[in-house]
Amino acid sequence: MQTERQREIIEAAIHLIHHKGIQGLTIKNLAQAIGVTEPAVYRHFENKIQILIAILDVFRGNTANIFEQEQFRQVSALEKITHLFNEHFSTFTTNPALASVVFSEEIFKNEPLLLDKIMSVMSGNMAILRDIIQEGQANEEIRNDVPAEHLSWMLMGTLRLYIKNWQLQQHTMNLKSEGKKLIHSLSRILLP
Amino acid sequence: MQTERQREIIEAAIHLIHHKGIQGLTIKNLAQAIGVTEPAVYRHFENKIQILIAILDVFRGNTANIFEQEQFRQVSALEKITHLFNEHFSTFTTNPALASVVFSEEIFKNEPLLLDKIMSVMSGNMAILRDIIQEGQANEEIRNDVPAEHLSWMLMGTLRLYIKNWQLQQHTMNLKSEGKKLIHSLSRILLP
Amino acid sequence: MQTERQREIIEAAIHLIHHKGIQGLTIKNLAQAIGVTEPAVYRHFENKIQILIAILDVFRGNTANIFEQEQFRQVSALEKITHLFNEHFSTFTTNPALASVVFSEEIFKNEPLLLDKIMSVMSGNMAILRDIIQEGQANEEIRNDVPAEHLSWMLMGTLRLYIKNWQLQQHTMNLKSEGKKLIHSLSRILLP
Amino acid sequence: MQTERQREIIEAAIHLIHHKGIQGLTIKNLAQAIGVTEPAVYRHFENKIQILIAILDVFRGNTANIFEQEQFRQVSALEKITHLFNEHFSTFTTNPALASVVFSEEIFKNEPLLLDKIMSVMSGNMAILRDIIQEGQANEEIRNDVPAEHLSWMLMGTLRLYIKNWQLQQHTMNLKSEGKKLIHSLSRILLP
DNA sequence: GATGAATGAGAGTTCATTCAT
DNA sequence: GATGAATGAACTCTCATTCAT
Repeated sequence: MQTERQREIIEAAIHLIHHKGIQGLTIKNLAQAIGVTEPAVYRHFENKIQILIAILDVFRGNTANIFEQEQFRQVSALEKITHLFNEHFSTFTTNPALASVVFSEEIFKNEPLLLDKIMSVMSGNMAILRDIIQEGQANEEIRNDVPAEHLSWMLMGTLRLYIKNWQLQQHTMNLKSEGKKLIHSLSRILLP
Repeated sequence: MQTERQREIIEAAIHLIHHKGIQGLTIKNLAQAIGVTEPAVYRHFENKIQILIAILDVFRGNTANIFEQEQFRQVSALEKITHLFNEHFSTFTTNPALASVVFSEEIFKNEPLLLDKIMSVMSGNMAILRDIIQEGQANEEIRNDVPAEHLSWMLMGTLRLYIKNWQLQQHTMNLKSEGKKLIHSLSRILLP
Repeated sequence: MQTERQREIIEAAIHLIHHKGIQGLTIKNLAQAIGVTEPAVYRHFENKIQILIAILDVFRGNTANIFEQEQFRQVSALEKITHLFNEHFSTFTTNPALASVVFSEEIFKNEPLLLDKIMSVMSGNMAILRDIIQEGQANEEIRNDVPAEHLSWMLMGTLRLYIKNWQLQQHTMNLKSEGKKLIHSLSRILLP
Repeated sequence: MQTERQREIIEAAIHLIHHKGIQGLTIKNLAQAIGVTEPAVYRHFENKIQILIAILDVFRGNTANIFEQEQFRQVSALEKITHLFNEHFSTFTTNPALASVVFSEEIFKNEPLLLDKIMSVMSGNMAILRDIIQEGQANEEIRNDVPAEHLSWMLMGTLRLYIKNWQLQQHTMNLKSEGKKLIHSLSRILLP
C-alpha cells in the first residue's frame, strides 16, 4: 500500500530519471520536485534504494502485468502478441518517462538487491512470452522451424530497441502508429 | 593517436564501468586502477568526459568497424549478417567489459556531446545493416514481404537483448556457441 | 533579509579577506572560522560567489548609504562632504576589515557578475558626490573654475589612497584624527 | 640582468594579470602563453614569487623612474607634475596591462616580501612627489595654505582612481586626452 | 633549455543521510 | 509530517612544484 506522497515521490523520481538520467535522481532534486525539503523524503522512504525498488514495482505493475493479463486471454497467440505490443506502445506514449526506466537495467546495476529484482521481472516476462509462442506453435499458428526461445528473444529485443530508438529521437516519431506497422511485420515473420 | 597510458586508462575505465557501473567510474578509482594519483590522470585526458569520448571511440573502432568491413565483402547478404553476429559474439566474449558500455546509452545521457556521438554511431550501424538487408532482398536472398527497416530493427534488437541477457547472467552461458544457434534461427527467419 | 548564520559567514569572510587576502577566503577557512564543516556553509549560501555578492551588499549598506544619507541633508555642500569623509574614517576605524574589501576591485575582477555590481556601486557613489559638489558650486560655496567631475575624482581618489595607505601601514596611524586634518585641507581646496 | 626568456615570462605574466586577474596568473597559463611546458618556466625563475618580484621591478623601472627623472629636471614644479601625469597616462595607454598591476597592492598582500617591496616603491614615489610640491611651495608656485603631504595624497589619489576607472571602463575612454583636462584642473587647484 | 610524467595539497561542490525541533 | 542545520564521504579538478630524461 502506498501513500499519496509515496506515489508522488515515485512519479517525480521516474520523471527525473527520464529527463536527467539516473545521475539526476538525487534526494535534493526529488525533494525540490515535490516541493518539500530533503529530510521530508525520508519520512516516506527509508532511503534512496527503497525508492528505486518502488519504481521497479511500478514497472512490474505497469508492464509485467501487461504480459500476465495477456497470458490467459482466450484469443490466438498472435493476437495476444499483437495486443501485448500495442499495449506497450500505448503505455509508453502515455508515460514516456516510464520507458526511460523500464529498459535501463544499467541504472540498477549497483545494488544487488535491485539487480535481482529487475532480472526476475525480466525473465518472468520472457517466460510468459515464450509460453505464448509455444502455445502458438502447438496450434500451428506460429512457425515451428525456430525454437520458441529464439522467437521470444527476437520479439522482446525488437520491442526494446524500437522503444529505445524512439527515446533517443526524443519522441519525435509516432510510436503508436509506426509501431503498428512494425507489429504487422513481426506477425508475418512469426507465421508458419 | 593514443599513448600507452591513454590506452591503459581507457581499458581501466571500461573495466570499472563493467564491474561497478558508470557510478564506479571515478577519477579516484581510475587513478588507483592504473597505480597513479588522481591528478596524474589529467595529464592524459583533459577531463572525465574526454575519457568517456575515448571509450566511445574504442566502441566505434571495435564495433562499428565490424559493420563497415562486412558491408563490402563479396559474399551473400546472409553470410555477411552471420559473420557480423559471430564477430560481435566473439568480440564480447574476449572483452566482456566492452559489452557493458556498448549497449548502455543511458550512461551517456547526461552529456549532450556524448549522446550525439553514440546516436550517430548507432544510426550509422543501423543504416549499414539495412543496406545489407536491402541488397539481400534485391538478390531474392532475403524475404521481401517485410521492409528492410523492420528486419534491421529485429536483427539489431535481438543481438542487443541477447548480449544484455548474457551480461545479466554474468557470462555463465557460452555466448559464442549459444549465439551460433540463435544466428541459425535468425537466418531461417530472413529466408524468403 | 539575512539569517544570523549568514551574517556570521559574511563577517568571517570579510575578516579572512582582511587578514589573508582574497586567496585566504576559502570555504574551508570560512567553515573553520564559524566552527562548522565545509558543506554546512552551502546551507547558507548557494556558492562562493553569492558570499562575495553578500559582502558587496554589506559594502553598499555600510558605505554607499553614507553617501545617500548625505545627499539629502539640509546642510551646506562642504558640510556634507566633511561629514561624509568623517563617516568613512569612522566606519573603517571600527571595522578595518571592511576597508580591505571595499577598495579592492581587483578581488572581484574574475566574476563579471561581481565586477558589474562593484562598478555600479562605485559609479553611483561618484554620481552622488558629483551632485553634492555641483550643488555647492551653484551656491557659490565651492569653486567654479574646475568641473565638478574633476573635483569628485579628486575627493574620492584622495579618500581611497589615504585609506589604502593606512592599511599598508597596518593601522598604526590614527585614521580618524589624522583624517580630520586631511579633510580640512581638502575643504580649503574646494573653496572658491 | 634578465634573459630574453625572463623578459618574455614577465610580459606574459603582466598580460595574464591584466586579463584574468591575479588568479589567472598560474604557471600553466604562463607556460602556455609563452609556448613552453610548465617545468620550463622553472628554468628561468626559481618559483612564482620570484616572477612577481620581477614584475614589481618592471613596475619600479617603468613607473618609479618617471618620478625620479622628474625630480631633477630644471623646470617649474607645476611643469614637473604636469609632465609626470602625462607620462603616466602615456605609459598606461601604451601598456594597459601594466596599469592593472601597478595600482593593485592587494595582489601582493600574501607574500610579506612582496608587500615590503611595493610599499617601499610607493612611499618612495610619494616622497618624490611631496618634494616636488614642497619645492613649488618654496617658489610660491604652489599654494602654501595646505601641507605638501596632503597635496601629494590628493594628486596621487586622483591619478590612481582615474586610471582605475579607465580600467573598469575597459579603456573605452581616451586616457591621454581626457587626462590632459584633468591635469589642467589639478594644476589650477595647486595654484596659490 | 626543455619535456613528460608525476605528486601532495587543496580548491569548490554535491551526495545521502541524521537529528533536534 | 515537515523543517533547518549539520555532517562524513566523495566528487572533479587545479595548483605549484619536482625529477628523470
